Amino acid sequence: MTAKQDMITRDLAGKIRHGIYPPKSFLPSENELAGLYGASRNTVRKSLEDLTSLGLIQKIKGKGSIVLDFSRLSFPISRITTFNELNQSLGLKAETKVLEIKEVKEVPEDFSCENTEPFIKVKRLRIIDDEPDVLDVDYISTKYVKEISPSVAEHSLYDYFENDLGLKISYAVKDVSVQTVSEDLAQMLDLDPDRKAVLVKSMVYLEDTSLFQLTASYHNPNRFRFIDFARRSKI
Amino acid sequence: MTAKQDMITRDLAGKIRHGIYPPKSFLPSENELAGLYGASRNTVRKSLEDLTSLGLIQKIKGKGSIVLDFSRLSFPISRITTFNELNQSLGLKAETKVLEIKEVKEVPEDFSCENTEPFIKVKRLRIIDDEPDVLDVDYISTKYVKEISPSVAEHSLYDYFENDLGLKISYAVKDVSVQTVSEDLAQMLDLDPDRKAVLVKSMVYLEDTSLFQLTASYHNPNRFRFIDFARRSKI
DNA sequence: GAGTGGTCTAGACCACGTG
DNA sequence: ACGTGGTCTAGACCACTCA
Repeated sequence: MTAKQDMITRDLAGKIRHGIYPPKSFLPSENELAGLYGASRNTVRKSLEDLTSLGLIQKIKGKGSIVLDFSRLSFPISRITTFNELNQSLGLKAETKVLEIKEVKEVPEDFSCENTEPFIKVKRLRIIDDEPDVLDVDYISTKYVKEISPSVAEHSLYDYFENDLGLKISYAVKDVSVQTVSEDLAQMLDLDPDRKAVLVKSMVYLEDTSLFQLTASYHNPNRFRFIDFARRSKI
Repeated sequence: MTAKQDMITRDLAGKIRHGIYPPKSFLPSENELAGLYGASRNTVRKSLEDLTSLGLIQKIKGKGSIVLDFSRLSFPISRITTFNELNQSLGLKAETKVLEIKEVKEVPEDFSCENTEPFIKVKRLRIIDDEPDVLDVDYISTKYVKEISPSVAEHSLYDYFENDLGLKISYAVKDVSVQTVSEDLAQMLDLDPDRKAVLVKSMVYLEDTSLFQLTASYHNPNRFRFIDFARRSKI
């Protein structure tokens, strides 16, 4: 059962992305939208809030909801977005080479977190436009995932987790830094002689706050880029 | 006039940060909170939503709102947070050296955005624990800010904008990448011979969607780090 | 003054987790 | 069966923008 507010959000987001509500135009007023969708004003407002935090619109008191111009950018690290979702939205030629899948007892210490269950380690090289771009090292808790096949690893882990296993990924903490990496890794990513890579460490949690996945992503700094939409916090 | 929901949000956030509601404990239920604060359940829910998107709590259906363990981390790039706010919260010895303040007609082209008004250019070197850390180059629209004194630039631009000028900073788009910079800049930031710096370009907008500020921040990659809290988007 | 979004209320029904 | 959060409604009053 999809909530009415999510239907409205998706419908409006689609109309914004397809230019039916073009940048700098105003959406219908909250009362009009309530009428259009047969919903209460509160429900419409909830949708508009979601669009606001996605960076699709900006609400202006006394005037209305104006469509922003960032629908093309995307490329966010500050939502949980996967390699495949990214490439789909950017239309790049992407390839995944699975290097390793094996069960491990523990996770490297530099993920500062308690971990008791065994994990499945998945090591994958991401290749974009024939250039090595990212090395992903994932650790997935065996509490929730019993096995990962090479074809799943090559296709999309998240698709498998969310659609096949019904897991609800909820939130993540990401730690971004620049590191000098080993010669092996430098060669794999075709790095400059300085061997510097952008390291994104992620800890991913489910709805019930249980730790589900740890990832270390090593990006080639010459190709690394992300664009982020941020709002000034009230607090 | 502060809204009741913001009072509740701030009160709960404070109690979480001060350990009155410690990590892994549950907040009182929504109905209890409504009673405690003399507010309707909807108002309380709005507060809990804000705490959720700040990464302070996680709501679990049928159980309650559990306090997460990230209140210490902070250091987000994906909210709009200023140098001074950061250092205050981290308790570092910080210093700002103002290198240049002057009015310019235009902004460097690589900020891909229309700009007609003249801007005030402010160039500042940020020094943390006696090590040069960041070079900030700001361009502030003269439409909203007529003058910037050296003491304001040394202290806090945002404090001046928000508290003295009453400007409402609303949202920003940030573009993060790794760049090889000029020798001058490399020397200023004490970079390695590879001259790589992390460049964060920001475009900052006001509530009425007008472009207010552009910033290029060059970070020493050896000290650059940010931690980000992200939620999986429904859309 | 009419219309817009911002805040708040009181109530309803549902799905979920626990005992 | 009960309490929890999730969704939704219908109404109210306010502050703001603009003609």
